[in-house]
Amino acid sequence: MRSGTSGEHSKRGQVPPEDLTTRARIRDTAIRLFGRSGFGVGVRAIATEAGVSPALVVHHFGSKDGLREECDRYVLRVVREAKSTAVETGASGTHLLSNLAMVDDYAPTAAYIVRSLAVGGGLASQFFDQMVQDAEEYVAAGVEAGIIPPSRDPAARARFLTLSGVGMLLLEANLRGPDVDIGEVFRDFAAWSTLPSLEVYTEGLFANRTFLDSYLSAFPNERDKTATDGGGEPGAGAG
Amino acid sequence: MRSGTSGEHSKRGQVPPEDLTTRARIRDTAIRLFGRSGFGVGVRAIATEAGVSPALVVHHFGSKDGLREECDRYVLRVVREAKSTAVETGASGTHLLSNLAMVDDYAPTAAYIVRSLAVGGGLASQFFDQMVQDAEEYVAAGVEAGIIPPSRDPAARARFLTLSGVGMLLLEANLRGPDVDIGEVFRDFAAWSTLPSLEVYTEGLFANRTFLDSYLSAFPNERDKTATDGGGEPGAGAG
DNA sequence: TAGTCTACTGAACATGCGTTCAGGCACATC
DNA sequence: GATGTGCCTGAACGCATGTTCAGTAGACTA
Repeated sequence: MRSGTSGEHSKRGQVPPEDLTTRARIRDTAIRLFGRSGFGVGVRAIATEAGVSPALVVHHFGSKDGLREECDRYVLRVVREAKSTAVETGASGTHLLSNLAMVDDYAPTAAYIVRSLAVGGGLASQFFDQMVQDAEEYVAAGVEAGIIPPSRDPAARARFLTLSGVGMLLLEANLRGPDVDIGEVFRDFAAWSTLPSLEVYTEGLFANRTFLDSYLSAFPNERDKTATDGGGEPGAGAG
Repeated sequence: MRSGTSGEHSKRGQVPPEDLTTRARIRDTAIRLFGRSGFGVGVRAIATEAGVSPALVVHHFGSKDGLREECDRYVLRVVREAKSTAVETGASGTHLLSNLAMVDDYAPTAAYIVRSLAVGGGLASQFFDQMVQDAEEYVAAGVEAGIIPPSRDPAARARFLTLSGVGMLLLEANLRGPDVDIGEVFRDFAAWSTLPSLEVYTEGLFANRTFLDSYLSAFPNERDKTATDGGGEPGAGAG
């Protein structure tokens, strides 16, 4: 499951830390510490871990916020690159984040993203919107391939699914405590949640169409009104 | 949808703040501010808002952590009481939290819980486990009533559903920014997510049983091996 | 060689935090 | 009236934080 030192994609892992620019080393250290313990970690801790003085950090990045912004930009860039290389494997949305966390080289990046989602802000929204869009395209492809039933509101369904996947992960990580190994969370979660998720996603959670139909009769939908594709009739919900 | 000043259950809302013990007033203020802005709010802010000196806060609660623990205990007690009064209405799990957030008197409590889930710790785990257990009983009742299909692992499915519901809410709140009206998040979320959730939960997300069956053939399950209740045959996944 | 620029440091500064402490005030008890 | 006994406050303490600043070391340029 976990690859790590292999692969063409991990240019980063091949560069020993002492060969990096001091600036890059500080940035990488910050991403690692932010990801491990949240954005509360101090400039002194980052500086010490990177083997420099606290003053040098602000010399390079202006302030702690400046460092944070640089980390955001870098993480977003790394994810974009990882996504473009992984596009042929079919990874998307939550799966992309999951893959990131599994590959050891990218684990700090994934941890940083999860921390970012836990506090909100610029990168969080940006990253989440990107995942929703990916999910929408991915699900649309599944619909076209016939393995996913069409939705009355594809955008809402994509957002729902993304929010569910990422939210579950976020909560699972939060419940573990302040210092979590995000990769471990991903692995554990994938292990126990596969069966229930497959059950819910193939057999559904409701044995009949009562709830959906009564909702649709209250808030009629174009697809069900015109019945273009022979879907279930709206009708009054039976109870 | 939002009730507020009505109802037998809201003993709290009927007591004007000036009639409360100073200790209780500090506790309520802390819950409100913690819920609104997270646990980063200072003792000075809480004291000022409650109309007392910072020193009095630690006089009553020993320390900020002491205050936090008292808030946790109180919130847990309020939720238990609310649950016991709402048990006949059939509210449970996420629905309980949702109902809490909708009723204006309980909104600070719900907000506090969400903040608590966002940082982890004692109350978070306790509250979440309680929700999972509620969900398990609730879903079991649904299965018995025939409106929910049985699961191969009811405990895992209950945890999955709870994690999804609460996680979605948590992430939605996080994405809104640092100071959110949790009640508003609940209302907005309920508005747009009803259709996609009903779709996914009644029609599923997969048009056929391929994924589930291939998983079950790789990790056989007792129910599907013995076929006690005439469920789908495991068989090799078709593709 | 002198000048300049960049990377970098140690020490100090300002600020906000949780917390402590000496004491004031009201009220009950003897 | 004297003596506690809780509730409560203003001011200060200790600490950690982000940030500033004067100054050093080395490399590159004129």
